[in-house]
Amino acid sequence: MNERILLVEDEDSLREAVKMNLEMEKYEVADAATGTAALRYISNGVFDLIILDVMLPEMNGFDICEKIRLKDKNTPILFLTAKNAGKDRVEGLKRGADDYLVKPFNLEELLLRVKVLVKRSVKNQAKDEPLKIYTFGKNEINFATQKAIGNRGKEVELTIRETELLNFLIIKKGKVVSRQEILNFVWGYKDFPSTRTIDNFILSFRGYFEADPRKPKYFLSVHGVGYKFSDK
Amino acid sequence: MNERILLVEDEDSLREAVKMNLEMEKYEVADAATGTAALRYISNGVFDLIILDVMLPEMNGFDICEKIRLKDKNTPILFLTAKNAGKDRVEGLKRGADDYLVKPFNLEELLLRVKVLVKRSVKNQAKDEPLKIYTFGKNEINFATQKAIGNRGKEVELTIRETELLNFLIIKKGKVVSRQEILNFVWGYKDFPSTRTIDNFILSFRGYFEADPRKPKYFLSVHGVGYKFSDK
DNA sequence: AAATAATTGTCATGAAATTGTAAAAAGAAT
DNA sequence: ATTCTTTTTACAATTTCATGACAATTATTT
Repeated sequence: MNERILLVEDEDSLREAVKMNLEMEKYEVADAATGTAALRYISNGVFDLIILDVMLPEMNGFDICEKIRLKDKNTPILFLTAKNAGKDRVEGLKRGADDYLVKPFNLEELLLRVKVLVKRSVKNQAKDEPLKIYTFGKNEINFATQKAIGNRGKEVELTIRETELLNFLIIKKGKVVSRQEILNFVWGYKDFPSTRTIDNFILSFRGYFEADPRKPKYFLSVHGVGYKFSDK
Repeated sequence: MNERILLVEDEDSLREAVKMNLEMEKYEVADAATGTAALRYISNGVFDLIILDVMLPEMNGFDICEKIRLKDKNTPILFLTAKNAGKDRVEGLKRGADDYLVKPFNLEELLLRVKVLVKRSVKNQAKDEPLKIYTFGKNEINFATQKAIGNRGKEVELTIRETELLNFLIIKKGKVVSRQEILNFVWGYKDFPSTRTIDNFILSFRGYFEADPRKPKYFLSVHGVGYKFSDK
């Protein structure tokens, strides 16, 4: 599985050039042009490295850095700055950056530093741990025992299919997943059941976990596509 | 059960030769000569690999790739291109391809890459890749969650058609697209609606994203032709 | 400039497609 | 055989978006 990098740079041509180069090195790259977009990414996903331009519209890189560090002490941050040196560097490191590169920079150099920093990433080491207990709202799912605690603390014994489907939806949380994707992953390669089967499982989940099954909060339908599991 | 490959190539002799070879390797091969046929396959079947010629009549391979990726981030896509290198490769990878082969290619080489890519396919399904968020002005579109943030920070849940149309306009940003093109791409092989339908969607978009819907800045009409999405 | 034609903006409406739901049938497991 | 799980089926409820009418705008002709 590839390492993930978040690239925050407002200048389009530079951003795209860097992104392209990182992708050719087989990193998965998400890019943002503004600080707010960057923060949204960060609150939704996990990265192995964040590359951050100091000079951004709206919000400067230092402030973003600080905000990131409030939530996440680990992901390495690499600063890009146009200024010559000294002051920015100190400021950056003080605010929680890990490394620092002066624009205009040499691409080779960037790639080298990226490599070093990504390796350092803590998450990189602890990433693949299987999820055992997952909680959302007042609900709890224990994948090890296949038991769940749902509405009003009620215990539910989950079946295999239920567990697998829940697992998939949770992995994909926040994202829309099509019925095709669901069938393909949960049912694997044997001949699929009709997609209506999926709806019935969702029906069960809503019964277990939704305070008001008619107005679901976690197990959302996306008309014409499939479903979306939401955490909050 | 054998792995399934979708082969999209307009040149008959090449398509049949490749198909034959893949079948000798025990793959199940579906083949299509046009983009629309390919999309029809994709919308009701699951593949372990899609081999896509860049140069196709009607709709080019890049656009098809993008359309696939809107719904399915996992199935590996292998590009075939006649051009020498560089630009196409970059373009392809940017649009979501996984690998790339220059025509004329060696069959051994093709089979080798196919093998690698197919293996990657099944296991990676649950990969939780970073979200792709597109921003313009103060607006944000998240294709993975089918949510957008528009005027005054208001959240909008997008429907599939809205998502698909936005995707297309954004792919073609800065360029004028005719209604016919839009119908072709977004509505695909189905029987087309009247072009008035498109206007309705544009109307919605302006409502979501334009500060002053009467004086659009992003979703521009081009009288006598169609529409143009502009970034800035 | 005015009149006319063509295109686009806008909105209410309903048909068609999708999803919710529950009960029955089919398949597995004990 | 009995119980539990999964799938199918049928019908109700809901959502989407395609359509058509008319207004507003833009282009073309007189």
